[in-house]
Amino acid sequence: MTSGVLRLTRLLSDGRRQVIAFGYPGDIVGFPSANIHHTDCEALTEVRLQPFRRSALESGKGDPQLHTALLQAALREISGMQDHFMMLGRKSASEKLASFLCVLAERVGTKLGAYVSVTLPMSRSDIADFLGLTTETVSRTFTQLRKSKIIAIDNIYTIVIQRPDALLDLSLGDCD
Amino acid sequence: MTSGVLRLTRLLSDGRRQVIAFGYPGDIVGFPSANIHHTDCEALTEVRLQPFRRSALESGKGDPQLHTALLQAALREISGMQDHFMMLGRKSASEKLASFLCVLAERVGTKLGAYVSVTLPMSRSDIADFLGLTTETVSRTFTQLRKSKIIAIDNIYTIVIQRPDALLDLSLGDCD
DNA sequence: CGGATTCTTGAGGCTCCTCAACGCCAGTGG
DNA sequence: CCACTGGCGTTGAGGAGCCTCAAGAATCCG
Repeated sequence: MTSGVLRLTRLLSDGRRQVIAFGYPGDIVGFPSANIHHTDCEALTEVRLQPFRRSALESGKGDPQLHTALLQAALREISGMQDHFMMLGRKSASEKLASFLCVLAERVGTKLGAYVSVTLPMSRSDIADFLGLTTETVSRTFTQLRKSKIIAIDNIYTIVIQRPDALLDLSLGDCD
Repeated sequence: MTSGVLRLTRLLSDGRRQVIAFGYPGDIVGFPSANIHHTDCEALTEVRLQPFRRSALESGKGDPQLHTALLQAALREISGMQDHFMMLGRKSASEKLASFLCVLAERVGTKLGAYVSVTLPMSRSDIADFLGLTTETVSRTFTQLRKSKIIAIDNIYTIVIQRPDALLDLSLGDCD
């Protein structure tokens, strides 16, 4: 994709939802598996996409350079997903939110001197379903980070990271 | 890999561990990303591997059929990881263990009439770190499934699934 | 301004974790 | 053969963290 933000989700039959990933420019989304997609994809903003023919994936006949690029993208995807596993399985609520903000700051943050500003095009419940929490817990954890002066909440969709180092430490579980 | 069982793990600096996956015959493991592996890999049994040159991945020069096979493997990997996300983020302890046993039964279970037998080459703490639980909770959940006659524990490493349908329902959260 | 939706905050409860003890089993050495 | 030891699994009691339910604040939009 070339611009915008996507949300990839999966549903359980009783309505529980897991946000698999948020797609940002440069990401490649919609990897098929056995020709079946179990994953829903929705746009959070206006999105511009670059389509690929599926046949280019399934046979070796396509452009070998494209083929290599796709494989590289898939490998990057796997590595990122492994970080996500660690987050979902073993981190506390504040560590999860800190990790989320750090990754976003790294990818799409804008520097403001020592501070970093991050725009969140997704709702609190999207964040909750990404981190394996509830919206209430996400909200409370934002408040907690704000009260400890690590972040400031400019408006609901704009977070200013005031102490990036502290946020990073928190995300890695290096402190209490 | 062609035989045996592998365990792929990641560590946090304070010792918290997440088991990313268990590798079974037919799996391809060790996908590199930016030439760095953050993931540890250990053998749980005797393992036989089929090595590939990394250069075959990074350039388009290798055998295009191999290339396609690797990409397909990567895509299957991604799909499986997405299921794992749902499990880590949104399922209860018993749903997690049920999901785990179902996947294992599907892949390496042996049929015993209406029952299915599964061998677990990994320890309870490996299972716990895979599911995002503690060993105590895994143990208690095994006991709970045993008491509700869904499984029987032949010995510590051999589980007999007595009601595969009930286990599947539980794993999908279709019941309480 | 009114209504709907989302976010925040609070109170209480439940699931799972922590800490601890005990049982089981294999290996070791007397 | 049996006592000792260490590792792993199980079980119990108690507590912490997050969830559920509910109400109030903020934001969006017609």
